[in-house]
Amino acid sequence: MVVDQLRESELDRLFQAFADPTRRDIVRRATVGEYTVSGLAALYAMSFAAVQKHVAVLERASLVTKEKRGREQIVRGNHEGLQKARRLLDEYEQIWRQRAARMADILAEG
Amino acid sequence: MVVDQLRESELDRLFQAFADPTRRDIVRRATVGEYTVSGLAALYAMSFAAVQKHVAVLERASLVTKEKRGREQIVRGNHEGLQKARRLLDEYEQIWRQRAARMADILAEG
DNA sequence: CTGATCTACAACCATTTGGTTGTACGTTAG
DNA sequence: CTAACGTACAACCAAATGGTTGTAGATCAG
Repeated sequence: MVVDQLRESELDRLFQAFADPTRRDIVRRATVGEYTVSGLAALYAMSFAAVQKHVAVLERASLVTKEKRGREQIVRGNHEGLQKARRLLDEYEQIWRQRAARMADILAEG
Repeated sequence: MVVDQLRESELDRLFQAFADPTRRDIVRRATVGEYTVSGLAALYAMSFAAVQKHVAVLERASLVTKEKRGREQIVRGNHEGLQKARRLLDEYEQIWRQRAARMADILAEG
């Protein structure tokens, strides 16, 4: 069927990005405020490079953006990725509602 | 901090489960109708065992349920997992709205 | 009863993931 | 200018992931 190959891998990256507690925390924080990469790194019990990788994963998933400011890199939440993830889950919710509606129909005519 | 360790790994499993196109497709189909494991397996260009594993991942994430019927196993969509995933993304959306509200406040008093 | 079917699960393999350390390079502070 | 800082990236490693084949136990059909 090959249903929208591009969107599929985009969704893979999105949900993969959400599937890690450190990354979810980074998204939260970077949405509330502004953080440098090392500012974020200071928050977790892992190396700077590990956090840097997490940020890179989030950036590829459009869940954060990075903006260079002098020698620092400012990390901010990016609404775009979140919206896309929510849109998919909304589709699934819609499928559930249609299913419920069909059940109701069957009961009504039965 | 150890914020709700249980829920965290539950969310890991949930989003990890969504991070694969075959699994997303299985959830869709199993929500619309009923499928046996081999009925699902027939739909994809991979082995029965591979599909079986995907179903197991979805089951652990509460995105589908399995019910034994004779020698068959009926796979159905499970609303529970979807709801939990949606609830998390709604939290994140809420954070965005709060952020937007704060921005508006700053502009208003400025 | 016997053979085909459906499922489960183990063992294996290649690739990806999530972490590490080390090196290099631009930028800022003193 | 020089030292410290912030970042990027490569190389490496262990564990997890996504796939395979093969074996075995239930259950159903003829």
